[in-house]
Amino acid sequence: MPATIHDVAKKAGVGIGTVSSVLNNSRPVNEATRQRVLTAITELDFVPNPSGRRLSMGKTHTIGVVVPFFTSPAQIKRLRGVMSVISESEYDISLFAVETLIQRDRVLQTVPHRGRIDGLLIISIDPSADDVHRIQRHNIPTVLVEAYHPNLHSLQIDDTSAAQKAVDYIIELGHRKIAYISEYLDTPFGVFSQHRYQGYCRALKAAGIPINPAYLRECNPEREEGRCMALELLTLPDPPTAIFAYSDLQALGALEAARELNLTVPRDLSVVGYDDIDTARFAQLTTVRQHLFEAGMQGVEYLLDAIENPDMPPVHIQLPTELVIRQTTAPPAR
Amino acid sequence: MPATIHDVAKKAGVGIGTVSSVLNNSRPVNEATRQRVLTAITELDFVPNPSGRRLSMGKTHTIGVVVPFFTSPAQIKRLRGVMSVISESEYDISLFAVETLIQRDRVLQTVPHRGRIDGLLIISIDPSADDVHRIQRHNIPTVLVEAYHPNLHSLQIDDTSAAQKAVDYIIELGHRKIAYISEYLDTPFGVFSQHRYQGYCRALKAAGIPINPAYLRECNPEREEGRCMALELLTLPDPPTAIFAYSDLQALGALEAARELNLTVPRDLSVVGYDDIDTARFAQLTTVRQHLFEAGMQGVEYLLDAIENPDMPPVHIQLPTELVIRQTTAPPAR
DNA sequence: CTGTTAGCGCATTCAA
DNA sequence: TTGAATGCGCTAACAG
Repeated sequence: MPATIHDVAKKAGVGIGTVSSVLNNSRPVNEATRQRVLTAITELDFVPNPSGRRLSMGKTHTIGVVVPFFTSPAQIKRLRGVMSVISESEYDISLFAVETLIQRDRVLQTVPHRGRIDGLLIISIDPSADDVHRIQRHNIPTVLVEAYHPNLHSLQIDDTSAAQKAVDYIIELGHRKIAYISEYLDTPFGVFSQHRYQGYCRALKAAGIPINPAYLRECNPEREEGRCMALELLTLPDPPTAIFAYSDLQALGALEAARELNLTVPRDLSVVGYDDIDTARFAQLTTVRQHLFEAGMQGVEYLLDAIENPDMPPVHIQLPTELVIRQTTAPPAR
Repeated sequence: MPATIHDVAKKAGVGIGTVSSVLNNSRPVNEATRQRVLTAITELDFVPNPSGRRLSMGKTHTIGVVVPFFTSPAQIKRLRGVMSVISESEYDISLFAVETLIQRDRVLQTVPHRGRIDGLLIISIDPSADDVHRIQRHNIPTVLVEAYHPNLHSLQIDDTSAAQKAVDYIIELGHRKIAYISEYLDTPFGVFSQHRYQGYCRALKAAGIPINPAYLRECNPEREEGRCMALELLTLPDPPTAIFAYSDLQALGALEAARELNLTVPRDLSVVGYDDIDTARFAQLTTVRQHLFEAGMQGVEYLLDAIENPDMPPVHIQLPTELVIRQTTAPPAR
């Protein structure tokens, strides 16, 4: 039904090779015939069938992007970065949102294949040994964003020291009773939650503050769950005076909990988040800023490089973070 | 380099037709041979090349999604709805984020072609006559979400009456000086902004309140721009006592502006937003809720229907909205 | 400068 | 129940 290259050729009175040539500038074409072809293309509203082109060239012109927690503002901001450079490139993007372990495995099993994608961007998922094995066997250029494996290109922040610095700051303020609302520490997607928790522990240890297990909570990085955990924390017999959260969303939930309990922030409670999403600024939240948009951008840029240049040895980039001090932190009241 | 159906066939000692049969259950296969094929597939880590399959079947198994303002929370929420049903389907998704007019035109020109996609979901863009013409000529199943054209399936809310109800409520509260922070009224993507503005005008007219041009501002639906517009409005010689905004983001900006001016909300200023994004709840913002996630879901569901059933006459669905009253609205102070 | 042909990987006839 | 042959739309190599 749709026009093919043959239709164009016939209409322009030329062979398909010539049409292909003007389409791709792959060889010189007489200006007059070029014009004939061009008008035929316009009249037929012809667009080359990508499947045909892909099959013929052995190149898909699409890159796969695998993202968990598609819902989260932080991921969206990374994705925006991704899209901003993809839009300007000759590549299409195929988006795989994985919410469950099953999906994760299925996607990582079926997507990294030649003929399916030219490159793979994996965000916030530490690939398993099997996954990496497959990726390497199929020789798929791959970049990990906010994840790590020695054999693959990766971009990530130093979660441990970023978290440590945040907690250092809370301690400097004079707090001793500091709770941590974590992502599940054994999440199957990656190990950042452990890194951030380590940073928390290190800061406490360095200050000689014992780690109180009652001050640790694990939940999904969402506002509502953060709120519940904060409610638990703040109604403890000996409640914390500060809460550090794995994500801004959880920190926002903590702010909500404080409000419900008629606690004034930062007088009665200090709260520190992580990510610096847009809402963090609105909520005046002190938080660890990571450059999400840039991470997405750079991720694709490296990927496009890696596609051009398949034998590049793995590059591991460390992205900067900053503690952004706003209105939700202060010395403890007492 | 990657395994093909021929490799599998050779390894299993069968013909490619047999491999294809077990792959697609397209015809009965002897159980023993089936097993041989299956093990060959596993050992080779074979996954069918989608381009080959597409070319052969004349079906791409992918649907295109065109979205402007990819950054906006409202769009993301719709996209989440889209992804949630796509993930469970046999379709891949190809995402086209358009931020500029150029991109919009290019995408709408090159994407709606057989062999490229099986169906098209267009969000928040009113297609031009040309676009619709092309879509129909190429016979591409298409669903419009938050947009409208008589010839294409569409899902949308009644923007005019939703906006009118919101402003009615503000008037009932006793306000007379009601400003409106609009999206650009001549945005080339669609006409909702005009609809909402009409709703605003109608409510005012019905209450016998003259429309004050000084109380109208146009800007992009973003927080920072909303903040600037609100700042202008609130420093007017005769400032409004209530602000209605085209989007929650702009309303959030208005809240910020009020804070900067030491205005207490809702005592000194009432603010009403539109969308009910997640942050709206956090900010206790009174707003017009539309069911974004569901709109995305239903959009794809209709699209999948339309793909199965290409001759279905255009369906036009009206989605409900609700005014959610929270803490940013009250009678005017005086 | 241009027309013709082979082949990309697959599903699907048609024979056997 | 299965193998071999055809064609999907295209690019690139080949021949003129």
